[in-house]
Amino acid sequence: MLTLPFDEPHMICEPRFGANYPRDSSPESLEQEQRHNPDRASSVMREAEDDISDREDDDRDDDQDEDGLPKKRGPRKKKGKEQMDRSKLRRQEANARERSRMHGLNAALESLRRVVPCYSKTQKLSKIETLRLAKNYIWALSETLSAGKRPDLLAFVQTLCKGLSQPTTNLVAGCLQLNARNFLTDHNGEVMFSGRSPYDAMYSYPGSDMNTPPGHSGSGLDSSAKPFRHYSYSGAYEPYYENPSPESGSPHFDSQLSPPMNFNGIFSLKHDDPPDYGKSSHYGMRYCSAPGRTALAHNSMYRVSPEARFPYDLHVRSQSFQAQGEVNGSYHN
DNA sequence: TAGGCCATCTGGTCCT
DNA sequence: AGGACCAGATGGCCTA
Repeated sequence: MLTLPFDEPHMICEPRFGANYPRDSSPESLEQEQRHNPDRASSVMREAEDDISDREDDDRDDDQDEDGLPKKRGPRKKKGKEQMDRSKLRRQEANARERSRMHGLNAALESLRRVVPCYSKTQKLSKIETLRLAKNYIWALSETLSAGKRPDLLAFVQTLCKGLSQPTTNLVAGCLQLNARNFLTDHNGEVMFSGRSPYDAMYSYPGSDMNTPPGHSGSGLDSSAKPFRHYSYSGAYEPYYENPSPESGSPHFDSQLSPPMNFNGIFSLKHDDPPDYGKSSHYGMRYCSAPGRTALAHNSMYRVSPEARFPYDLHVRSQSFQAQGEVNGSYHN
């Protein structure tokens, strides 16, 4: 059960997930900690103060008893002090374990953030929203799979945003190039739709004059599929095309944000390469890399050709998705 | 400034 | 006994 060898002091001081747990509580190190991590530093200072007060208490205890009389010294008292020290040490060890555990939890949550349909390094989803969105995403994908036919995009997106806060809904809408005004969540968490078809917005690529649609590279997803429509629709949220390239007119992706890309008529937005994916997931349907990155989990259904221009040149790795052509064809018409 | 989010500490409980 | 897990408390940071 022991996850950290606390009998090794350096391990106590260096939790696995990067907390700057200081090696000592000296004033210098605390001052440094205060600059880099004031939160942590304050707690460390509290610990240090506790240690000091404990020492003072111990000194008092060593000098006097409750009545102020000179204290009896001997093994019994020494044992009590040892027990106190031991208790304090155990508490500190427990704190370190708890920190480490929470860091692990946060790391897992971060990996989850990377695989839900809206990921941004700069505008992170909160923990609770990440969990909600992940749940909705799983649910929406399950519904799509169980239906075995062309998914209803509106329903998909609605499911995705169900129960999310308005800011998160806005963020998701931004990721999907949807106009959030057309995609409102009421107070009950029910998603309301008004305005134009989300399909339109879904295939909107502002700043791009692509003739070749996302997911089509010539040897692409479905040779019968027609090109994507190109809308110059400008919704309220266009976070990924902040600096269109003046030469090419092609979109410039903020490397801090997830560019949208299309998959099977469902959006798929990605991402950095999540380290854990592609190793085992047979249905890795999403990973596309940012420009200059080498892409895609090995077992992903798609891979990106080396000369492919992100994020549009995708190649079907196998015929593993039967409805793909139908879906693409339908949506692209 | 209030509220949301977060990291951390802490004590309790359960389990091995 | 000791580790994992959990929830409450606390304080810092950030934003509307």
